[in-house]
Amino acid sequence: MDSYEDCIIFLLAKAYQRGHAELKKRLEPFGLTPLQQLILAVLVQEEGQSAAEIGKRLVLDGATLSGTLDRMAEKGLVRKESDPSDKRMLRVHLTAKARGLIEALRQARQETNQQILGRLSLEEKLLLKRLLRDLQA
Amino acid sequence: MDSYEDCIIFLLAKAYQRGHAELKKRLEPFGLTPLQQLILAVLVQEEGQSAAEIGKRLVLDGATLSGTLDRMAEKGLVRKESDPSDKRMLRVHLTAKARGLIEALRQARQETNQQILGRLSLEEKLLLKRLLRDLQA
DNA sequence: TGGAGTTATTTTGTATGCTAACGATATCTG
DNA sequence: CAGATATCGTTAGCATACAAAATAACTCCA
Repeated sequence: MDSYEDCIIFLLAKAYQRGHAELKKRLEPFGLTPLQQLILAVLVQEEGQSAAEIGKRLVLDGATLSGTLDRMAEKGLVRKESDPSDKRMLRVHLTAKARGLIEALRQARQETNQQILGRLSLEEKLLLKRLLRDLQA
Repeated sequence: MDSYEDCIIFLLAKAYQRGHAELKKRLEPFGLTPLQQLILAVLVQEEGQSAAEIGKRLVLDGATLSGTLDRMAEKGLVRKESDPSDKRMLRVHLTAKARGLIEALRQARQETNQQILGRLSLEEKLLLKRLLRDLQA
């Protein structure tokens, strides 16, 4: 009765796992991962954010970000620049290559969302999003 | 408007992240991780399942399981035995140590669930679970 | 000013999680 | 029965993710 199948964390993990896998597959042609795509989406909103700012927006550990930003820099998606007024800080900038991908990535994200949420009614979609946001608080 | 904050996968990831972190913290005193706890919960339902069976129930890759089962065996939580009638297969058994933890683990899982779902009404809880299950199909 | 405390990033170590490739077994088919 | 196929577990390689420790740089205050 109260075994693992009913555990909310298990259900969240498996729903996330599915969505993540679908998105990953859809991003493969562009050569970047779900997280990397997410970081680009954050940078589009505002250029030159620091690693700390990006981590705050994505609720992501700095250690995780450090390696990922390195891989993205190697692939020529971002440039890491040191802030002259505070040399501890890193300013992350989009490259032209990244900018050229933005629209395709937005579309991939949207398509995956529709695929995942496909069978839910509009009401259910909104409700689900609200409930998920409630869980984070 | 259709940036990452509204992406269902992002919302799932962050809700899962929160639940996972809470459970991890609550399991720390017992010296095992959320996944390891989950594997024990599967084995309680039926002893001696093969790695493949466990993976199927948890919707988990065999490669992931292999390492995790090793770590659990090292900690004395499970025993890995070779099936005599099919030497490819592995039969995983609970140890006495693991059996002694089962009830405390069930309780930790339950408490974490309540903590996470705390502010939702009963109706909302049921609805959320149904919607999450729908996403997996 | 100089040292204490704080902040940003990186590094190290551990645990998931996946794909692909591999070796050992089983099974199926001609 | 022998060769092709399929299944099970492991290994290797990559990408998250987090905690803790190390570094570097900044701030604040006595």
